[in-house]
Amino acid sequence: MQRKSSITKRIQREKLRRTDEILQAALKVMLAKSYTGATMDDIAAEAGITKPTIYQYFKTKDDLVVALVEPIILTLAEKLNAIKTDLDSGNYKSGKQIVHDVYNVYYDTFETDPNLFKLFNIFMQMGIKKGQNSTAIKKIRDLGKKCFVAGHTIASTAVSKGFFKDVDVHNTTEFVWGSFWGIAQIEQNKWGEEGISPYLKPVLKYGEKLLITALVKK
Amino acid sequence: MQRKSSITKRIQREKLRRTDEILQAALKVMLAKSYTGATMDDIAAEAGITKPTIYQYFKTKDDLVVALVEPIILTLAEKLNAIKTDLDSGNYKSGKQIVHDVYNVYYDTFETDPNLFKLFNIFMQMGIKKGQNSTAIKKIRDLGKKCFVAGHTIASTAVSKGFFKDVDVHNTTEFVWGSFWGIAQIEQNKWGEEGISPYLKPVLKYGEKLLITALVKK
DNA sequence: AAAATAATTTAACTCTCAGTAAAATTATTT
DNA sequence: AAATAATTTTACTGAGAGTTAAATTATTTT
Repeated sequence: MQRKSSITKRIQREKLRRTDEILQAALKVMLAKSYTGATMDDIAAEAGITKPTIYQYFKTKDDLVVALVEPIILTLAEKLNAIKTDLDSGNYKSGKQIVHDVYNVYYDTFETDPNLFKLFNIFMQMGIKKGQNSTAIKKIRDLGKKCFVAGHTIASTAVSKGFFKDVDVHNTTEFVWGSFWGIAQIEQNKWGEEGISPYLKPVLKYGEKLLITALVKK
Repeated sequence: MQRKSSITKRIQREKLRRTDEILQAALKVMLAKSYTGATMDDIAAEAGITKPTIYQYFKTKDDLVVALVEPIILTLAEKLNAIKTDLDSGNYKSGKQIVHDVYNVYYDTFETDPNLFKLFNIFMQMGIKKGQNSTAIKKIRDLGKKCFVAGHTIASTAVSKGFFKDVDVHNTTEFVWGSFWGIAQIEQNKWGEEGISPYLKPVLKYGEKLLITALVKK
């Protein structure tokens, strides 16, 4: 019995390893060829297996992308929630610091893993493709909502604590997230394939300053 | 000879009419089913012809989308250039008015033709799909650049004329366009298929106010 | 006005890719 | 060692973008 359970564990480990191998391969191929350009056969070849094996682990190509993007957005939401916790326990001394940290969460996540750029774009691409069907898209929308809620809570608390001017919280949240998202998009688009646009960070830094000027109570 | 040229004209008119019929059909089908969902056969059926006829008028599906989006972005660039001309001839009395008009160009264009929402998204979708190949994407990038240049010129003049604070012009331009773009994207994405998000306009209005606070010299 | 020619449109393909079914292989249990 | 279960692969299907060559329609020439 003890032996049996250890074998079960090994099997599960193997399964996870295989899943991970597929994800790594998918990441590599998709970054090189983008979503539409990366065929399931390409990904399988990169992973040293064949296509149907992938379908053993992921129901559709979309699910594969979601599995790739999910942890990154989740991390983002967690980091935002951490700020919220800090804010609640009175660890912030200024509104400026709050804006700075929120913006930092965004561009840190992106800078740490530049792949996020492309993956985010890919996720966008999917969101448009089909009607609202597809669990993959619903999953991504939910993750997006998580981030939005976290941002909303931060802004709301910052206003009630007197760090921010008495702004509309919903609009503020939308604007911060939207501006970040849009800038990332257009920079990525202008810069094309290779690497990160050198303008991304300056523009975001600039946006941060702009928001501080407009938002923070002096 | 006079007769011949009038016949030639009629032929060209017919050709234009057919081109237009195809574009109308493509617009209708793509708005209903989005880019990937709309097949060339669908579009042909909607136009009352068959697929190869479309290929007589458009080289690829991408070219078809570009033909759809092109006039709208072009109009946007023209409207921005009009502001620039006004600014040059001293028709503006305040920086606030400039920001207002620029933002207005954006959401007016979008509000006048809600289809723009989806088409813009579709264009985005294409930009990501392939490597830099494809003349379609180059064309769209050029159009985007036109808008950027117009915005840049406006900001630059506004600074030198003392309407705006001494901000970084490049960053300002990127930020304005990026925030507009990103907000439009996320609203569209959250709202899904049917119509325009009721939040879009308020969020953009809010962004405008925010920018005025941060940008305009008092 | 009829035949010849040119342009347009279409039926019937090809090719690529996501996804699947069933056979073959490998691992596990009896 | 045989039987059974799980995994992987070979060989498909189906859908959609784009093409080819034949059929149709319009235009020009005689």
